Amino acid sequence: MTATGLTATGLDRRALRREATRAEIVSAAWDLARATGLSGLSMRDLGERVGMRAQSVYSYFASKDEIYDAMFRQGYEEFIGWMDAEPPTGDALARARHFAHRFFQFCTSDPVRYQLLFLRTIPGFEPSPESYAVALTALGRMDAQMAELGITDPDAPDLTTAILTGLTSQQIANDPGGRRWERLVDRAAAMLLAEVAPDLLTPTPRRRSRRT
Amino acid sequence: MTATGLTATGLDRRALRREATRAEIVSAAWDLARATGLSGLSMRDLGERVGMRAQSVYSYFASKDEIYDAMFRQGYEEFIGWMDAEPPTGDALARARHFAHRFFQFCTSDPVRYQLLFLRTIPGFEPSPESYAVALTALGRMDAQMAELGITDPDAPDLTTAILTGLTSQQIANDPGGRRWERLVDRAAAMLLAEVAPDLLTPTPRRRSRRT
DNA sequence: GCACAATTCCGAACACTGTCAGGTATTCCG
DNA sequence: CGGAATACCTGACAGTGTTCGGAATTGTGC
Repeated sequence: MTATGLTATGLDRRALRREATRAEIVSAAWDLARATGLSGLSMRDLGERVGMRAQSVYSYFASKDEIYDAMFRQGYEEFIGWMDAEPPTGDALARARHFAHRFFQFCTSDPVRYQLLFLRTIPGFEPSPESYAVALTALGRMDAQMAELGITDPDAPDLTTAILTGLTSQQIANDPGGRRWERLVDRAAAMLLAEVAPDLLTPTPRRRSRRT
Repeated sequence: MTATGLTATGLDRRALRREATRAEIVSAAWDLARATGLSGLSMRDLGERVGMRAQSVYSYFASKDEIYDAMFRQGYEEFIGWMDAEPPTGDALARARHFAHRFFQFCTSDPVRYQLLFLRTIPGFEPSPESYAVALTALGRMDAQMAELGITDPDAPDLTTAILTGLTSQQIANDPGGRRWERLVDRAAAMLLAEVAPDLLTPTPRRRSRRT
């Protein structure tokens, strides 16, 4: 019976099932990557985890890179959601700290996701330049928030990106689970704001530029 | 004839030859890594490059990680040599910039070496914690130079490490061969100095601490 | 000079990886 | 029910790091 009404037709159900399996594979890939590291993810293990052979996974993803890509997309959406979940309050410094800390928390709470999203460390895999740029731009919420803060320094996004990813990488590499570097995020946010928008920090007459 | 005088005995010659081959292997490993990427280095290719089978390489290094380790050590010595080659001159800001730029130049001139030395991105390989810590500490020349600059802020090494590696990674990933991020190293050095040792920058009365 | 010992080096193989080719079983449509 | 599409499998290929066992080379002590 080919239902034309509210119930899904066979083809729709087929597509739905396919999409569900794809999601299940990606989810299993996350679990596996979190357990064994991003480079420890193998197609055979992944297949076993969803109840099929590795070769069958290729019915849903053309290659391992496509799985990485799906993971990247999912991680990126989680990232956006997390960064936008709590609107910042307070003065400029408080808001800068807000985003810096939120980014830091997001990354350190799941190092594998951080590695996939913001470090380019998987041998064959390169996220599409656009999505990567978007992720990096979103990193410091440059577009909206920085403009809203009145920051017009064109180097602000780059500096923010570099400092935050640097601190995060050091935290994950040298003090996983600790709080050694989290404190520094605070100082970094203040430092950065003082550099790219000193007027927002203290209403005193601006000091002479330190640039050469 | 077992010479006891100046000429090398057989055993010595043996050890010397062994050391020479080891050096040749490490050198070939660098060439190969630079050509194909650090993860593209294979034992078979490496063996072929020095005129032997991959299995024979194991007569000189117990594992691939031991080769990485030898590369790490060599790279670290190059790093120290480079950083100490030119003594800094001028005021505090000029000297901070000197080291920041020298580090940046060292890293961007050979991304593979940078990756091996300062990023922990090789799946199985972990440099010994001591050597890694030494490399990171040396990164900003914390021990001698920073003390000489009168910087006593305990967070200074960590912040310097994070900011410089962050900037370098971004340069290499997003603008290889360009000069986009080199400018920012300048600002970062000034920014950092202003944070960890404001007194060295301007002799004006210190502003209130920005820390929470 | 010659036997002994240590050191290279190599061929074969193991367990692993991502991936492709083909065949079979299931599922859905008309 | 027949036909078509999809899902899943077995088998295999080329690559990886690494181990084993034997053969060739080299240096030493007698």
